[in-house]
Amino acid sequence: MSMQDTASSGVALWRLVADGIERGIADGRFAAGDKLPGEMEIAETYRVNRHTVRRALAALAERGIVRAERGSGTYVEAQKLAYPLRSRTRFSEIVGADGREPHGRLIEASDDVATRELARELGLKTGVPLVRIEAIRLADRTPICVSTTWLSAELFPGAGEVFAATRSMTKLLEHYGVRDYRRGATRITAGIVDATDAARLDLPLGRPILVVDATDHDLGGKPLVTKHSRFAAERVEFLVENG
Amino acid sequence: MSMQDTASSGVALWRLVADGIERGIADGRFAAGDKLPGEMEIAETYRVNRHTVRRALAALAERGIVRAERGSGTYVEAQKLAYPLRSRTRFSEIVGADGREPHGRLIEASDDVATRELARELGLKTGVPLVRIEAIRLADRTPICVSTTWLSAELFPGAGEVFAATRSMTKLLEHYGVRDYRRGATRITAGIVDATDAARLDLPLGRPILVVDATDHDLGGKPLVTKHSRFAAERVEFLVENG
DNA sequence: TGAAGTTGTCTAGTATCATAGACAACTTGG
DNA sequence: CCAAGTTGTCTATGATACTAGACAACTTCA
Repeated sequence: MSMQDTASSGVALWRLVADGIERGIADGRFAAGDKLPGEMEIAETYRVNRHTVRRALAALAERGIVRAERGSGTYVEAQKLAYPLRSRTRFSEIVGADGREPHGRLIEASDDVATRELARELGLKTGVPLVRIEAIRLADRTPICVSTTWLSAELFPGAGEVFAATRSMTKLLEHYGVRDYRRGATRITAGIVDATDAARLDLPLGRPILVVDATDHDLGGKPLVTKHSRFAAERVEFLVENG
Repeated sequence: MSMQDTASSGVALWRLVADGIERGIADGRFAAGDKLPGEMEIAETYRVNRHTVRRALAALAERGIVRAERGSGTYVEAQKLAYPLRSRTRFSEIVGADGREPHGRLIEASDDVATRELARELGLKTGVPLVRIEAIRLADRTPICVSTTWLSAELFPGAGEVFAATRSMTKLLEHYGVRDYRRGATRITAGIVDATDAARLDLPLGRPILVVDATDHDLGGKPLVTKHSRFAAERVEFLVENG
């Protein structure tokens, strides 16, 4: 598998090795805390120079997926954030339960108008004014997801400023007198990160993302906000309860 | 978007450009026969050197997706094989209808035993002996798909040899007295080509494939063969009739 | 016929990719 | 402590990748 005898595919060899190792971690061949095979052994299995393996491991280490210990071995860090999808999930609680510090940051708040899709989700009419909030959420200092959130501009005037101050959707809703809310139907898909989200999530290009579309309702079932979230697939795992 | 100022992702820049153009062709932004924008214009949209664009176009041209005409422009070739999914479809007929010459080649025939899945599909019991046929199908000289086919070793003794001689599943079944058959339920998924299939299909690594699982039945509804086929996604489009 | 626009080809320079070998620094287990 | 095994670092070489500029060859259209 050298670059001389094979027609180049435009994908670097070290990237193929890194992807292979990462897949091994993702599908459980290597568990968190496990010691990976030695660099020489990896080089042999992929039929590649040891330096190429080191390049791959360095890329994984920089992303916090593995950790090298000199003289001992390379170990799997990769503790994905377990993200249960229940009707009442709060990002801060999930991250806190993982022993990490949740953070939120406003990227941009702007005025928008409801497309037919958004209006349907929010129980409003097409074309009514909305507030669009682009935000990022982190666990400790690791970006977990970027979300685009839409709210009615009439029901939540000045929502952008409130979110910038509170940095929490829960607190934003409290500010407007909403004391509790539930997550409605959730749609999960997957895709490849685009350049904008890659920069925000601190992800290399070409990485997979989990895309979650959901609408939160108050206890009476009235739609409050609808969200389009993109999660770094390598940093979370969604847990769906059966039944 | 240079390689100097951006952290390298392990994916060559020309590959990103080529993928972008190919996606544009796939989703209809550029139709077959259309003239692509000039190399300079493409270079500007991707913020890349013209030579990098040429590299991307050369890769697409080598795969037969575009064709450059000096002094005039670069045009979309990309005539995907239209592959209707009806209950009675024969590869040779489909390719012939496209004005191309169908071919088949045996890669390998071997003995196998029925897993529970295979047994269920074939209406047999788990563990009964099967014949597994790995074959490739081409239109003119272009590989279209590789298929793994399983048949009962009892009902079709020596099926591997027969296929090697006839190179056609239809003729193989005729040899055992089956005069007509129908395709049953078909499952279509997508994935990324693995190294083995990439070599067989003459595809670069990282390319998408269409995976089709189907079982053929005789006119009485009795299962005959079950197939697991991997199509080069860039060379076919499946046509499903509504109703 | 001529100008504008297109692809094709050449040279050149810098950075990255991959291979190869050697040795240092460190950890682990006997 | 020692030997074996591991990661870290260094030098070196050749092939690719990307950028840059210039000009040739060709097509199209007025």
